Amino acid sequence: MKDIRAIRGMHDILPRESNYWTALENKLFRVARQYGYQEIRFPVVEYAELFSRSIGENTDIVEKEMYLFTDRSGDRLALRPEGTACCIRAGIEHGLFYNQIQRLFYHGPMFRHERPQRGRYRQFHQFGIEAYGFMGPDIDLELMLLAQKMWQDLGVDHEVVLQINTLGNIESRLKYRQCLVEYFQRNYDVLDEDSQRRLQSNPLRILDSKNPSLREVINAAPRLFSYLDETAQRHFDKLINMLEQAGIAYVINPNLVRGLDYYNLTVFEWVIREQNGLAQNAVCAGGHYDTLVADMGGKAIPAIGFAIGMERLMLLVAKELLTVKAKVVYLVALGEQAIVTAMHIADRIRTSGDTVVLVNCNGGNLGVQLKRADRSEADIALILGTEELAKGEIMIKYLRDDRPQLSVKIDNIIDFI
RNA sequence: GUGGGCGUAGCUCAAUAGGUAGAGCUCCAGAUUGUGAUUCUGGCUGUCGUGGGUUCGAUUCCCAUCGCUCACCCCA
Repeated sequence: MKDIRAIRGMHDILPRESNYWTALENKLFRVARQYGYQEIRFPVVEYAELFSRSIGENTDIVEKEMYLFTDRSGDRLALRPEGTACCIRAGIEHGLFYNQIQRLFYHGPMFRHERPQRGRYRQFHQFGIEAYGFMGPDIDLELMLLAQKMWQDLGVDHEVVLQINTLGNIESRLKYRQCLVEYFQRNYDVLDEDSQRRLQSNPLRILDSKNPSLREVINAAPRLFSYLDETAQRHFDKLINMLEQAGIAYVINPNLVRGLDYYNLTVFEWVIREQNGLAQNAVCAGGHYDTLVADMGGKAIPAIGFAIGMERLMLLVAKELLTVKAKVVYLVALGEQAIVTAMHIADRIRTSGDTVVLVNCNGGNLGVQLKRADRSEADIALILGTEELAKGEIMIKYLRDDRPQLSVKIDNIIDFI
């Protein structure tokens, strides 16, 4: 039989790595909670229509990247490719947005059937922030400060840089889009194959092209700025002003266009400063989606949020610094009499603090057990043999320093850990 | 979806201008029968990704296929 392997682009997170993940998640959760954001959890599977309606029928995500299937009752379902649509669905369903403001965060696996590469996987993990019922631009600032706080806590604030742009409202964007299409059609021959295709699917994305030979034609293209209405202009100006005052470094990138259809007004990305050969440079991205809640059948309420690509963030952080090593005690038990007593002692030590206590299993002589103790990276070995047991004592051996080993009464062991 | 690179032991990687493979780490045992981490000695492990072709003979050459990986597309 052929070996069963993990599905392409989906990865196991093994013990050492899983410690880093838990630590990273906890750091993000902590900052989010300090800003008053509360966790929301929603299913991994939703009706496929949820995503085609919110993300946009003609986006790559919906057209060719969703994991779609029909369940046993004939419903068209999808593995969630992102969290915002799910969050809004859950919020509407439970009345969270009815004359209320909400500050929410979520995290978990997302699924997109893309060709995997560094920093991009088919099952990947996002941490997302969502704020509902806030017009901005003050909430825009809050989210950027929140993100910056996360980078600081993780020690990666010098690795990323904030890029912002505004997409205006939907009408002005449509007007702009039309002009842009006309402009690029006049320069059709200059465009590469990808951009010629984008002209049909998502013309704004041409502005974001990586092809250097298109730089000239892109730079000469009409700017969305000149199509902004007064509200959008004022929103953006205020935000810029507040960013200046708050001392957040940013770069205005007029070519920054998000891939999902639902964005309006402010959009932003935190991108990796030094690429280090990594093609995927956006580690966190988001923006306003002020019409989305209403579009999905809720009461009209403004919204803004961002999502962090956890795998990409993990590439930036110094993993070793994420975790604090707990004190580890290895309990050596010699003989059948000793093992039950050892388990009992171990439990007392665990109850008294955060110590990790490993009890030797699989037998073995003293040498073997001490070797295992060493391999387990334990700080202390406790030796419970027949001699100690007879005296009601236990031997303490320090494995990482020169303190001499000593024998103490079992009842007093906790004082020595 | 398109293109490049790579598939050899649990891990990291050698080798063979075609003659069925080795090192380090890990693991196990002993030197050291109640004292680990150092040192020394010995030992275990491979359908050389899979299928086919050429050949007396293929891990090596050719074709296909699968997998991994990187880049493009797209995106977090």
